[in-house]
Amino acid sequence: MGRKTGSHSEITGPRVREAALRLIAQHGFAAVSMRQIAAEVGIQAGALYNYTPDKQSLLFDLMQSHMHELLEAREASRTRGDPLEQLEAFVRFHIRFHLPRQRAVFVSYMELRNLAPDNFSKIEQLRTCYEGELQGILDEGHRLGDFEISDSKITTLAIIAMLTGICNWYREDGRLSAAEIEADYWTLVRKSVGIDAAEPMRHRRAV
Amino acid sequence: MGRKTGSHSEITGPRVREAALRLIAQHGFAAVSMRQIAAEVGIQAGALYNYTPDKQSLLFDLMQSHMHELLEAREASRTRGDPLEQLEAFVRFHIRFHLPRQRAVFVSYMELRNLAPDNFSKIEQLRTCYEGELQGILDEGHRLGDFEISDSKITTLAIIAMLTGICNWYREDGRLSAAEIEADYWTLVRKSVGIDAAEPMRHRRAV
DNA sequence: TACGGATTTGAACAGGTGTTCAATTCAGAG
DNA sequence: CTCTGAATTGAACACCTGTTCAAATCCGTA
Repeated sequence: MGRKTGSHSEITGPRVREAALRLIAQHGFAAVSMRQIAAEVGIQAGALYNYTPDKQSLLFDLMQSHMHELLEAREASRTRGDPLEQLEAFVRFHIRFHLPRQRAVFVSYMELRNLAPDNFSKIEQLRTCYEGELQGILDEGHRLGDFEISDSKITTLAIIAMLTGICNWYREDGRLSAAEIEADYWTLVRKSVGIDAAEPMRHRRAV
Repeated sequence: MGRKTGSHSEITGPRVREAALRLIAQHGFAAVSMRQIAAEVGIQAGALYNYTPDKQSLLFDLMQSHMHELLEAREASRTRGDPLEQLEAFVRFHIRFHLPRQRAVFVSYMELRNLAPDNFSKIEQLRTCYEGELQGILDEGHRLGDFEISDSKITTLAIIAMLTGICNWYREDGRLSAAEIEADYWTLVRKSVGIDAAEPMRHRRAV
């Protein structure tokens, strides 16, 4: 017993987070034990506590990192342009960011209820912040008469649910490439907020 | 100890399922113990085994019941009509069925990974069956030229994800009534499959 | 080569897990 | 009122849970 040869926190730390993300995505937070995570990394359970104060913080850190990465990537990929261009950029960004991160997305959505109240609030706030990006585009598009939208909040949630749902079935070796999926979903979104010849709508203000 | 006064399986049985559904929706299957469920019902853990052979079967029964109810209700609400009418009927049915069942929906989506492989296959099959209802409408609408759809499988998944997502935020005392939500989502769906003046699409056949 | 800090072990803690079952009590039919 | 079967208890089983910590070992520096 004692320190193992070749052990370094810069190596073990990321491996702990990767193992935790993988196992939690697969079995769920509550179903995964610290001993399982440790075994995956090849250490004893006690050593995990060099990398997280407790199990709850481990989950929170994974989710917070994911949300921060998301917001930073969105920030970096912001573009100028009319609302339609911005909407397209948002849709394509969302898909490109989420598809390679299916496990993190899974965990960030499914394990919300396993967060302590304080941690839940923080994650929820980050999520709201991201949704605000899309809602801002929709509002602006509606203001300029480019979009036809009955309720920008509902439309925001509908679009995000639709896009994020891709993570539940996409497989890298599946029938469709990421580019095809991107194109199809952009078409769906574009049409759903487009000017509708069939039946004009009236706008409802958010309360 | 011994049998309690007023105890009947027709009463306790449903109470067990209700308690289990509520607790699992709130905390997750793995995080809920048989003793917690029993306490919720007001009995000892051992008595639960009069109503389920084991914890896994309890989860599976909840999910299977939900899916069977869904398919039966859909069957009963089928209507004749052109694809657009049938699509509207499906969208409105989906929302009306799911909104009062948020907990069951939650459990049926989140706890899939806690099902034993055999049970998972059965639930997945029921889900596929339900998705087939929508895909059938979309295919028929495309065949008749009523809808403009690039990929009926993708469009099916997109629409269902969008609609089911409502369960994640809808509250009975919220800003919007179920009827308003129904109207808004129907508009979104109708436009997304409608003939698109802005940019014609080409159809891709499923493989 | 010697030393201090980083890293891990392995045992221990108090409590919780799903499940079983003999004993017990109640409900309802005859 | 009796008797059978349904319903429940409460204890027990073997095992797993998150977390702590002294002891042991290794790494990098001096």
